[in-house]
Amino acid sequence: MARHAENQNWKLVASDLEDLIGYNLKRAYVIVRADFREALGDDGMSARVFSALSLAVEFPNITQSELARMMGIERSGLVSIVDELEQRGFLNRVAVPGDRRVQALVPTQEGRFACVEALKAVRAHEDALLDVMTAKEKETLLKLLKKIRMRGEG
Amino acid sequence: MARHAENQNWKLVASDLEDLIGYNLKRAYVIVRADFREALGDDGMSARVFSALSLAVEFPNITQSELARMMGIERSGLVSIVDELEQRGFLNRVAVPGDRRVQALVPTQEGRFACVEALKAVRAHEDALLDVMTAKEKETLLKLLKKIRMRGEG
DNA sequence: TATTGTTATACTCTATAACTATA
DNA sequence: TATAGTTATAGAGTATAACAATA
Repeated sequence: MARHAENQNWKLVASDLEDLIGYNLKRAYVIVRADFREALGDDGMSARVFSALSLAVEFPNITQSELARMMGIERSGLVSIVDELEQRGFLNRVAVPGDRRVQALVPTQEGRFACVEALKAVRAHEDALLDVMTAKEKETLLKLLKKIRMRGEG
Repeated sequence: MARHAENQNWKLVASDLEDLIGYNLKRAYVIVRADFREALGDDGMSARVFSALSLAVEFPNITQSELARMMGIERSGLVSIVDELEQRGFLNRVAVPGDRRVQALVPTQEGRFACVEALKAVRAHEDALLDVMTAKEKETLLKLLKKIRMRGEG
């Protein structure tokens, strides 16, 4: 059976995948994700660990619950991430006087340094990957992605 | 310790996550993915199953290896996807005369119908989610995402 | 030798539910 | 009752490596 099917339904489908924002978003994300991994190397931080470290550096003394909320994941999922960051010596869980339930995440000097170095590497890789785009285009892309985020993250 | 740390490293980090294309891509993708799942309901197809069906409908008689290549995943990963589509009655594995290794993927009438219906639902949801963007902006976003894809899928 | 489909296996990311210790 | 951190567990999604059948 060739493309001239009995009904015309296939016409509504043909290549319409290519017009979906979601499909293109995923395909592009997969590429940038692979680039990210290459940037930080085989024993480098994963994207989520790097994100957690970045936010912990940006907001020192943040709690795990706050950080999870900020990252859009569950509290429970953050435990292993913080475990890894602590094992790498990039931050410490520190008791907070006044509320013995919470533990503040305090980045170490080494953690701040590693964060900056990782960011440099990721930026360099991203710049190389996206050298087909102009600065203006990248800015536009960022703006549009943030528009989607604003819609979904409220 | 407040933000005026001993060194100025934090300044290079603060909120720089927000300027990375990769980070924004992922955050936006997570939102659109959740929207997709909602569009197709609890017992609906997953994104990858829907993608496979769409491509099988668009390219009838495609082989699994070709489809996997097209989707950017491994052959082995496609087996369970095609299993599910066959169980749902959306396509059939059909022997190909001339090469007994390959099995052509032939969508059923029901499969083509389901594909169109799913696409309508996904489109409607995507339109509602992205109603904060103009048609022009969506077009621009698609163009820029495809630019990244061209770079990585080249 | 190379390719197609397949199985087995493992790893990453994430969610849910329940637990503990606090509040 | 509610919250913070934790554990156990399960489910997607994907990759790698090997295999049998076929080319």
